[in-house]
Amino acid sequence: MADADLVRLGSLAEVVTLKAGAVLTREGDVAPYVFNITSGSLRVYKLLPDGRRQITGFLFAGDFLGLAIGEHYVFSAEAIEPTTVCRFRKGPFRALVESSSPLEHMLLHRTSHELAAAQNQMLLLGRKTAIERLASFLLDLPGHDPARPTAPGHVRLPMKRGEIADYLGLTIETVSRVLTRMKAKGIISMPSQSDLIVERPDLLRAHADGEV
Amino acid sequence: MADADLVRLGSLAEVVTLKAGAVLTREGDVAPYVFNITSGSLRVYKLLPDGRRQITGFLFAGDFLGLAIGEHYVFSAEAIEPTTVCRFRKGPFRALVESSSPLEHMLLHRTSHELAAAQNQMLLLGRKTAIERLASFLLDLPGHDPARPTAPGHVRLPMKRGEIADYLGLTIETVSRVLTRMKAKGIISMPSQSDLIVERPDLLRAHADGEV
DNA sequence: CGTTTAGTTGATTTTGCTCAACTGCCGTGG
DNA sequence: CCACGGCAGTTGAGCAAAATCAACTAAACG
Repeated sequence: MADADLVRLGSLAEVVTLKAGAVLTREGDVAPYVFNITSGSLRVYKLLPDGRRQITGFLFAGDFLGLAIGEHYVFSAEAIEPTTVCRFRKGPFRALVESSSPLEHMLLHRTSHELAAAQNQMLLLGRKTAIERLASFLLDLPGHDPARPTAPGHVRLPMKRGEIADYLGLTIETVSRVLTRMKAKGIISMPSQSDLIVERPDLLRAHADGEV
Repeated sequence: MADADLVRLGSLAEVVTLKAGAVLTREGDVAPYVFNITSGSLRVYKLLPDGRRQITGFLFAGDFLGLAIGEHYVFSAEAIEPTTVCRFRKGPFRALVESSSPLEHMLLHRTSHELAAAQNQMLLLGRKTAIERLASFLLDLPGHDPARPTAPGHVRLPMKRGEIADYLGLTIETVSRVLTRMKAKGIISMPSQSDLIVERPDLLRAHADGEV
C-alpha cells in the first residue's frame, strides 16, 4: 500500500477505545463503519434467537472488520480485552478503496485468506470430533495472535472456556473434559488456566488432521 | 467491469468441458489456474484422511474458483452435472486483475459475499440442529441456483442425499429422516426425489432461524 | 425384466449435551 | 489476615440427538 493511501486513510479515521466486553457492532444494526484493529482482540459472533452463539472468528491487531457490503452488520463484535480500533465511515472508505488499487488489492488478499480460514473452520465444525477440534484450535491459535509468547510450544489462551466452546461448536464442559484428556495423555500441560504448553506437537498435529 | 477487461479476460481463457463427476481440482495439487463457471454446477469440498468429507459450497454459472492465494489448491472441486468452465493461468490473470480496478472490485465484492455466506454456514454447522440445518438449506438453495425453477416454492435438488449430508455436517440417513419428518408435518412435499415444494414457508423459515 | 444405485426405515450405539455438584481462584471487606 | 462471595473451571451421572449398522424399498438404466 502506498504511503499516500495511508495518509488518506488516516485522515478518515477516528480512534475508538473499548473496555473488555464492550460491544462494537450488533448483528442487524445499521452499518455505517468499517473498523481496523489497532491493539487488543475482538470476538465476532452470530446468535440464534434462543441464545445459541457461534463465534466465527477472533480478530487481532491489524485485522479489518465490517468490509462486507450491506446496509446492516451481519455479525456482532465485542472486545475480549481492552482494545483500540480505527473507525472509518463506510462511504468515504469505499471511495478511497475504489481509487486506490493497492489498498483494494490488500483487502482482496486478506478477504481471500479469511475465506480459506472459514472453509477450514467448516471442515472442523461439520466433520471433526471434539478432540480433533481442540487440537486444530491449539495449533492455529498462535499463528493468529500477534501477542503470542515467544517460547515455542507455549500457547496463550486469552479467551474463556465459553468462548472456545462457542468457537468450536462445543459446550464448556466438553472443552474442559477434552483438555483434561489431553493432559492425561501427555499431549499438553497447563501451568495456569490460560497458559498451555504443547508437549507432543506430533500427537496434537495427528489429532488435528483426523489421523486415526 | 469494463468491456475492454472482458475482452482481455477472454483472450486469456481456455474453455474446459467436464462430465458429471469429473474432478477439476484436488486439494494439495499445485494450483496453476483460476476458473470461472460457464454452465452447470460444482461441489467444492475438503477431506480428512479417513474419508470424512465437508462440502464447503456449491458453485453455479458465473462463480469464480481458485482465487485464494497460494501455491496449492486448498480444496477439491468436482462437477455435479455436465459443466463448462473458463480456465485462466494464474499469473496473467493476476496481472490483469491488478491492472483493472473494476475487475478487482468485482472480485472483492464477490469474495466478501462468499465470506458472509461462510459465516452463516459456520453458525449452521456449529449450532443448528438437523432440522434447522435442512430448513436453512432449503431456503438458501434457490437463491444460489441460476437454473432455479420459476414456480414459487419449488426447489430443485440437483445434488444427491450424500452431498446434502456432507454440506450440512450430517449423515445420509439423518437427511432422509428429517425430510420425512418435514413431509409428515406438512412443511414440504416431494413430487420426486429431486424436486421439492415448500408448502409452509413460514414454518420452514421459523425452523431455519432456530425459533423455538 | 434384472441389475445397480439411491433412498428410506428400523434397531442399537455413541458422542457430546444437560443438569448438578463441587473445587479453585481471586477480590473485597470485616 | 482470614472469611465470605462470586465466578470460572472441573467432574460426574444420566440423557438425547444423531451416528452407525443393517435390512429393505424405490428409481434408474441397460
